[in-house]
Amino acid sequence: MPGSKLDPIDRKILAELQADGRMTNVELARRVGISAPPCLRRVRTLEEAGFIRGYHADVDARELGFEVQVFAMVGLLSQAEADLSKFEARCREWPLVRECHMLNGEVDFVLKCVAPDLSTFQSFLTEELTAADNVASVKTSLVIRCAKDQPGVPFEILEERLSRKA
Amino acid sequence: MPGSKLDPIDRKILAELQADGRMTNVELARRVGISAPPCLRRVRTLEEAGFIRGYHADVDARELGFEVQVFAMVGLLSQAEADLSKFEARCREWPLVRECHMLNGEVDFVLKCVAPDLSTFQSFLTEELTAADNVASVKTSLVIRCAKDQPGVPFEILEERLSRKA
DNA sequence: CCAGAACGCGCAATATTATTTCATAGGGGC
DNA sequence: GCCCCTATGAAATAATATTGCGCGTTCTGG
Repeated sequence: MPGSKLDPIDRKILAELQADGRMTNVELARRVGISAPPCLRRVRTLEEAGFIRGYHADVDARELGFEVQVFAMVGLLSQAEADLSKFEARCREWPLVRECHMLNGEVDFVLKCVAPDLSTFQSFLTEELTAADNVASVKTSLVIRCAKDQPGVPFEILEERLSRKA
Repeated sequence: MPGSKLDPIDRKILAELQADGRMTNVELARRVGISAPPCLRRVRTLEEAGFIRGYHADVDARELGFEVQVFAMVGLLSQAEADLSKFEARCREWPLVRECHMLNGEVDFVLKCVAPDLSTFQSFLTEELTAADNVASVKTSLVIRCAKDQPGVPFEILEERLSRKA
C-alpha cells in the first residue's frame, strides 16, 4: 500500500510544497496545523524517504530565448535491453533533450526537447538524433502552445481515494 | 533579444535555483560570487520579471501510489480556435491530466497523464477523454520507464551561445 | 575632461526562520 | 496498569532573510 505510512499531515505537507517549494517552514507548519519543529522533522523525513526528490525553480524557457519546444517520437531498430539503455544514456547527454520516456506500443520513446530556434533544433534532429545509433525513425511535433503544465501529483485524487477507503 | 537584460550573475542564479530551488540565499550568493543582499534583490527582480515562475517540490508520484503514467495523443474533429480552447479548458479540469500541449502535425494535442492504476486510467480514458466533446481520436502509450526528466532550461547551451556571440 | 545622476555593491543592524534541546503526552504490547 | 516507542510543542540558540545606508563605478551631458 503506497503512501500508507503517510498521515494526512504528511500529505498536506507534500501538497503544499509541491505548490510552493519555497514556503518557509513556519508558514508550512501553520498551514498543516502543527508547530514548526515537528513540521521540519517531517519534511526532512519525507526528503530522506524519497517522497520529495528535490526542489526546483520553474524558469521560463521562452524568456531565456528557448522559443522552440518539440515532442519527438522515436523508434529503434533493436529493443534489446542493452540497446535501449544505450539510447537512454545518449539522451541524458543531449542538453536539448529535457525528458526521455520509454513507451509501450509502436513508438519506443517520447522525448521532450527545447531549442533556441528552429534551425538549432533541425541541426540537432538531423545531425544528432536521427543519426544516432540504433535509431530507426523519428517523428517530431512542434508545440504550438501549452494549455496545462502541472507536473507532479494530483493530491485531490489521492485524498479522495483515501477517504473513500476509510 | 531574449534574456539580454540578464548578466552572467543573473543567469547563474537562475541555473542554481533551477537545480536547487530551496538553496538558502546565503549559499546562493556565495555560489554566484556576490554578497547576500544584492543576491536577494536579484532573485526578487527575476521573480517579478517572470523569469522565475515559481518553486515546486518534486514529489515522487509512484511513491504516492500513482503507478501509471501515460502519454495520450489526441485528435479533434474541429480545429476552430473556440473548439481548441474548449478542449484545453476541459483538460485543465481533469486532475489526471498533468500536461496538455497543442501540437502541429496530424495529432492536435499530447497529454501527459497519471493514475493510481490501469483501471482508473481506463475509466478516465473511455468515460471522460474519449467521450469528451469534439474528440475524434485518442492514442495512448504507457510509460514503461523514465530515462530523463529535467524540465527547464539547458543553461549549458545558453551560456555557450552567449559566449559565442561575444 | 569634468560634474552629477543612476545603478549596484557590500557592511552593519534588525527581523524572521531554522534547528536543536528537552520535557511531556498519547498509544500499543505485555 | 506499566513500560517503551513515537511524536509533539515550548524555549533557547544558530542561521538566514531583509532593510537601511554609504561608497565606488559607470554613464551622460555639458
